[in-house]
Amino acid sequence: MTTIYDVAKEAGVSPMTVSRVINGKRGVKPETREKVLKAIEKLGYTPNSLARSFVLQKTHTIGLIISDITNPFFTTLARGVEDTAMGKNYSVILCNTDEKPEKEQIYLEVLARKRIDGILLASSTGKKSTLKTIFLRNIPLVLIDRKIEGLDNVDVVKGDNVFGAYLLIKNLIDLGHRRIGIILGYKHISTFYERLEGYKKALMEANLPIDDTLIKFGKPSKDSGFKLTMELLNMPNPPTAIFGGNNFISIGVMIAIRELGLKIPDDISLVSFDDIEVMSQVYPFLTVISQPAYSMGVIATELLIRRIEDKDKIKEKREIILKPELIIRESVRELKMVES
Amino acid sequence: MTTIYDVAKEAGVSPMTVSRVINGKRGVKPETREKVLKAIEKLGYTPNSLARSFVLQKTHTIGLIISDITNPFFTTLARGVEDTAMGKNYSVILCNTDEKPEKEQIYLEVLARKRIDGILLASSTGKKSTLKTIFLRNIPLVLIDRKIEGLDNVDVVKGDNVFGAYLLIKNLIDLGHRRIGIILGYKHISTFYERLEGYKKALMEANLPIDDTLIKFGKPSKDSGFKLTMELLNMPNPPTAIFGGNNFISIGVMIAIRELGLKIPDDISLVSFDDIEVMSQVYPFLTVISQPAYSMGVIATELLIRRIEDKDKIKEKREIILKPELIIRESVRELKMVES
DNA sequence: CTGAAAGCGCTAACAC
DNA sequence: GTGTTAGCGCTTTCAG
Repeated sequence: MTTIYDVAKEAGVSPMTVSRVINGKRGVKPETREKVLKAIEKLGYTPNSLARSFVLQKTHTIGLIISDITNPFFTTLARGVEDTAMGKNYSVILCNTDEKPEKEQIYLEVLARKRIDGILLASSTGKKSTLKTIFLRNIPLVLIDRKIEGLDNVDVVKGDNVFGAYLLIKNLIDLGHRRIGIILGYKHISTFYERLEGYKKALMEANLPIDDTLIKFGKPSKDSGFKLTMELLNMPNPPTAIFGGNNFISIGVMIAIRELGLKIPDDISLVSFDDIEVMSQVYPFLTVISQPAYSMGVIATELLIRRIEDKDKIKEKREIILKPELIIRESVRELKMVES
Repeated sequence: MTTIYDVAKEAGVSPMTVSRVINGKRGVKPETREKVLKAIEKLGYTPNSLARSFVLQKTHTIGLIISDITNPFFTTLARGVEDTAMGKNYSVILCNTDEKPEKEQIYLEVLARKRIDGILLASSTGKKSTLKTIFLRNIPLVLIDRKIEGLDNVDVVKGDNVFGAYLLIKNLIDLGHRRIGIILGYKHISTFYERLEGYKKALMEANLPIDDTLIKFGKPSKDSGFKLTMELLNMPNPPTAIFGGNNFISIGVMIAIRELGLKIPDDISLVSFDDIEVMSQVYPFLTVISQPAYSMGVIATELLIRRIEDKDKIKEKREIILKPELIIRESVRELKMVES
């Protein structure tokens, strides 16, 4: 393989000069630069960034760990990360954990070994023990979308789940709903327990009772949403409205409702945390909380890179909370005076 | 940073022994291995795969270049790639080109510099000139989903676009449609010109004329699909059916149709290449060609890794064509005897 | 079963 | 403006 030495010999200069040319450092005579460039071209030389990273102890690569590459929320976020990283000359290694803690663990280890410069993590473990290696090695870390319980000395960029859920439920209550089912993903993931918190907050504020049988935890998937909706709607005293805990869950809810021969919003109302991309474009009828996923990716990446390059004046860890947007459409029916 | 030397010192052995332990090589006395393991644990040592890759000239990493990370087709494919790669102990660097040739060029260069072991490419250039560096360096390459014109000595794993489009159009013709509009993405991308080929084939077989005003090229996006549908339906003699060239285009078509106050299939029929995930689950009404995206990822990755590890008996380049599936639903209306 | 020496390709730090 | 030296952390080869 052609190395910097081959180029040096060809150009009749020292390897160091070649290095300078490659890296666009100043202090090389134009004619010398020309000679080197010509040699590079002639030999078809491609710099070895492995070697470079090795000596510089800097890979110019960040790792992005998400829990579901199939989810538009995360891919939109990933685009924000990618665009920003590329703009600052960083590469991104995208890792998909499929919500499996073991995969997250493996990726964290792999990334640490690869000596990436920093990590963006949407954790599917929700536990800090997974991060042992990262802390040990002092790898810059920014949590994204999901925070980790009991971990406060780490940067976080996330949505306001409590407030978003609160808005959604308040809207339902204002329209007369009293029994509202909520279908969530994993109990240990912050997005979900925070959304539950917002749900409870809205109910309590309206002096409505919190009925545990209306609260369902499962997986953040279509199938789980489907199954739990069936459970809710087969109760003796079913809810008049359902809150889908994320986009995929809401899809499952919709399928279940259709399968039961019911109509939204005539028979049952539905609100969702996270918009359902395609649906909202073709049939914009679902009332949702929409989060700025792309911006979330951009902001987290900017923060991470500032940390990596130590350009951040503020040393304290930051928690950046992005405001969600309530989009009212037509999936909620107004209920007339229902006994409470 | 802790190195293999620190561990060696701590354990009272040579670096070489530590290396053997880390890599699970046999020929180390169990007690020695224990000592080393203990030292690793104590010092919190994480092997540096940068250094390892550097000497081994092998990164155990492959690059996956796709044109739209937002498209479920590609993310599903990416999952297939990822799962397979991880199973064989390879990491994946996912690169999103946004259909921009410049980005593809940059990524190719970055990946070559990073000395990744192989590349999976869904090209958005459609030109082989972009691949100069790759060929020069003899980096194993597998084209995925899209082939490149005039490039025959490279492995390809793709769907049968001609046949898929043919099936879709034949179905329309059989149901009485004579004027069928087709909305495609870029002209220079194989998926699209092949789908056009299938379209023409079906028409010719039925002795129907090919009307160029019914053939629209644009971008593989919702907005482009929308715009071109408007053009088609505002023609003096509009088509009775539209063929959406990919999932995103078809979404645009649907929006345009709705915006014109028309109904599918009553006023206009629609078929799509690629299913529209969410829609098909919630409202399964669109007749589509569905491709095995996940399998495509799996197969391409297996092929690539076999090439990398040179385990492939067959030296000739392969073109693997995956069969698409026609899913007939309710977006096509049967037309009674229309004059041809 | 274990170790010593050399080198992978590059750059920082210092000479000239 | 340019070159020399040394070393980043690891593994291969060969000796013991």
